[in-house]
Amino acid sequence: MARSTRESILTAAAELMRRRGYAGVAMKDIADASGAPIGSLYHHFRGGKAQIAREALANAGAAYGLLIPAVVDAYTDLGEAVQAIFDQAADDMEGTAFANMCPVGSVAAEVADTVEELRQTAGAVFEGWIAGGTAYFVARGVDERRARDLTTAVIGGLEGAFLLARTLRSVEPLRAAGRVLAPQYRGMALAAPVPEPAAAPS
Amino acid sequence: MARSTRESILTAAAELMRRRGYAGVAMKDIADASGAPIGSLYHHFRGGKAQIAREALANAGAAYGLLIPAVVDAYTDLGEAVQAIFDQAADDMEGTAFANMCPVGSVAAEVADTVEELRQTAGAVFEGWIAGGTAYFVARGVDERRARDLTTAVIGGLEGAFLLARTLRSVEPLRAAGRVLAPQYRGMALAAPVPEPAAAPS
DNA sequence: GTCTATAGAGGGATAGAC
DNA sequence: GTCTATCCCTCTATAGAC
Repeated sequence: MARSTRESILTAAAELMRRRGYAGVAMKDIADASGAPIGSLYHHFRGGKAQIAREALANAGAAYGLLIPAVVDAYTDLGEAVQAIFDQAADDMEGTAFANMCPVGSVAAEVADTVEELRQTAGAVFEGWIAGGTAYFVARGVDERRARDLTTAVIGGLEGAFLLARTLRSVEPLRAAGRVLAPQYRGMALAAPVPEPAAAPS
Repeated sequence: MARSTRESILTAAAELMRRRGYAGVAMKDIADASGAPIGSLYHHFRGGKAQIAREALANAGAAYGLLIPAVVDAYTDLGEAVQAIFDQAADDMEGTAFANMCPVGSVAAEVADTVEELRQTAGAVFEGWIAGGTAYFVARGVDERRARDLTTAVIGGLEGAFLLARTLRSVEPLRAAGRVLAPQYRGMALAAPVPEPAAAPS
């Protein structure tokens, strides 16, 4: 769990924002959920609410960027892998009362035209996901252009399906996206996964 | 243009909310943009801000639900039609400074877990789009199950690609989604479009 | 039906004791 | 580094004159 006050604030903020977005979360809510008083929030984050959101998004973005490779690692057929990504997302969502999986999508929709600072942070996260996913598929033998389009479409497809699923309270949009996207990649072999270099412990 | 005060309020609200979401738009903003004073907003909409959003979403939802059939009407090949949907969306977005195309997606992300009343309205709009799109493709000779999955995936793909495009300020996600989704439908013929029964003028 | 003034609640942020 | 009290602003909504 989060040990320092600073970490517990970021964890609480990410958890609240993935459900309620940016404007829907008050500093008092973050204080209550993290156990820290309001003053501590401003002590650790001079930049206030926007800075907390920035760091929470960056943290969550880094963590969630590892999920697609983690799921795909187990597969040798690209079509089955794509199907698995969406099925896994559907299963997860059913276990979380249809909360968004991660705060980046929830917040990005809200701030893309209003809080330039956060738009840039969310944009950097999306770019990192696309670059990371593309590099991963290339390492497993997929052609670069195909890898980039596939990664972009999968991430966009996931975000859109999450939006429909949360709004309709049904995982059907996630399953439908998998059924539509997967077939055309069926039969395309994936090379053996390259083991991740262990990240340096902070 | 909007003639009555009531209509101009709804038009202004839809335009503001597609850019800034629900919480990001204040009643004063709607008053200023529509030209009506605050008091008139509550005179015409007893239910306050939530009622304005509800009606604005329902109006916009009905209007935007006609767009996909309108684009697809011109095509006889399903693959080309799917490509055209995403290319058209990309072209439109470039002309609007990357605003979301319609307010439903912007608002839905924000209210899915917070304002139950609006979640239901947005959900009804999405359901209407899926049902309408499915019926349209079925009328043009597509198998029912395929039509439903295709429609769901296209709508989800559009919403997700809009989110990425707005956040990254680039239409590439829309073009990539088209490039990924279209090929598998190439060669599938569409039957001649059925002319729409003219809507009764209000 | 139009418009102004204001109530009442809640937001982000700060000061300063401990 | 922790915590409380409080400031000031903005928000939704209402009252009531015109």
